[in-house]
Amino acid sequence: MPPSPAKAREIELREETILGVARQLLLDRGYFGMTMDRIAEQVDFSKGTLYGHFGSKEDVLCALALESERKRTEFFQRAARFDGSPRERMTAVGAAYELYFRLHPTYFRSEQLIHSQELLTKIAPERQAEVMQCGAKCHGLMTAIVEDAVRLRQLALPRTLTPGTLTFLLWSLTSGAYSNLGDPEHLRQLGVANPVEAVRHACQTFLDGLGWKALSTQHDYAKTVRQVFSRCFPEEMAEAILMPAA
Amino acid sequence: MPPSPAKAREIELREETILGVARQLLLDRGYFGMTMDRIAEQVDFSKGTLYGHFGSKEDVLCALALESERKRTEFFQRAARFDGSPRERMTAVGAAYELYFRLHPTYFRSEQLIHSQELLTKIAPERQAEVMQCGAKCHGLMTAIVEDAVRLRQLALPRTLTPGTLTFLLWSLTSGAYSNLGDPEHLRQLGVANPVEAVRHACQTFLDGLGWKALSTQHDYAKTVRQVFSRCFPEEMAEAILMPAA
DNA sequence: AATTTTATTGACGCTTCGTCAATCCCCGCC
DNA sequence: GGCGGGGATTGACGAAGCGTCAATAAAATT
Repeated sequence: MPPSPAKAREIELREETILGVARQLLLDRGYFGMTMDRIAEQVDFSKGTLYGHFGSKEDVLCALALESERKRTEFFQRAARFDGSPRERMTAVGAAYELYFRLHPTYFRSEQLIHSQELLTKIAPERQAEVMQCGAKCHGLMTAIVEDAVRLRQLALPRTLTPGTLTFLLWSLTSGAYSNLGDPEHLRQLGVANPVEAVRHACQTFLDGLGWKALSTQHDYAKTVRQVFSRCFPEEMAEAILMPAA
Repeated sequence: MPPSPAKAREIELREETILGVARQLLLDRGYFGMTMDRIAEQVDFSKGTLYGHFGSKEDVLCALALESERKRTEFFQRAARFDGSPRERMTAVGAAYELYFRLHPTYFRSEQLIHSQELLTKIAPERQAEVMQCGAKCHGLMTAIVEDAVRLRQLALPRTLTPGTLTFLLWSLTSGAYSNLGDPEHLRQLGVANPVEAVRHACQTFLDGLGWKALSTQHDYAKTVRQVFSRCFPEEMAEAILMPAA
């Protein structure tokens, strides 16, 4: 009575198919346009089977978010391994976030949806937990870099500022800015020409304000970013160049 | 056949009633719990009449967001009039945002919903435009403060950083952090004890990094914040003290 | 080949949004 | 007071989506 391995494999693969279709629908038609019936229609099996894999529409969305979180976590890990000072490594993580955002806007979108809405109710708990873990992992990666800098006496944190809090702030600035991007034309009217670059600068300025050495007056962090791109993300950069203009 | 003034007044007032009920539902039961039928049930007239005032559920939500934006704009205006240096006035605006966030979490929530989701499709255009205007107004208030500082030579912006962009960054940091608050217990596990205070410090550190005078080493901006609260928002502070613990 | 176990289906129940023909009510007029 | 008319109000209804489950098909076992 155990199902044959071939069948089992097919069932595994189906999950990917579903998520692929769902992601495209989310991109093209938004949250409300991504209906379970439409997904079922585009994969070649029925809604009932769909619900065998995912307990609810929100569960599908959460699975998408989880893929996203995993991708981002992978990007962060690669960046955090950059060979350089803690501040360079933190810069590398920022570059990774930027690249992730540019290459995978759909991923970023599904993350946002999961976090912004109260969709967390009808979700498989283990999936929810895994999403949280990814977030915690990314946070931990960055916090470890801060702690390295403190250990090396390149950064002296004020008493009220914990490493975790500093991470929270950098994270908030970046994700907040990316969330606010919306319509580029509207931004231009507000006098914001290049928000992504602005975020890079703002992070550096903030770290300068904290006195995290080497200060950006003493080190060319723009160069670090270029190095991170070419060393940690060579393939992704090639991909980025070929992408349609953002 | 022109409707009697009494009737007309009643109709006007109804709009407020609807929004009050809607806001409470949004707070208690979330976006999906706020159904048109429930709203109709709690006000004492029917769904049809409801749809005479608001074209769709999203339109109701947008009206809520508009109230919020107006409230925030008013807070910002009062703060921007604070009697002090440009940097003190910018600090005042930050304090106003903080107060707004603390006093009106529901308001903040409806704003977020409007901006985060693709709810903008089925909305009365004039309402949508008004929301945008409020946003632009707040942005303009802050940008004007930056420009004052530049004019007074208390701030020298790098060539690539426009006043509008600086506003965008401060805004992103603050709103991004507030959006990420979510569960305080979870934050504590990440080593974030007092996020709101952390945001205040981060803004100051960022401005220090830009060299906006007077630097926070030369001036006590915590004192400025206290002054702003007591001078610009005396009544709201009394209210805040009486509020249930956040 | 028969039987049991598992996988799949899509019609169905339920909820919600938004509409609209029928109804009500208020007002001036006879 | 009774009547007529026009805007205001209603709630039943159609459409669409989510999630279920009895019925059916497929696969595995004997």
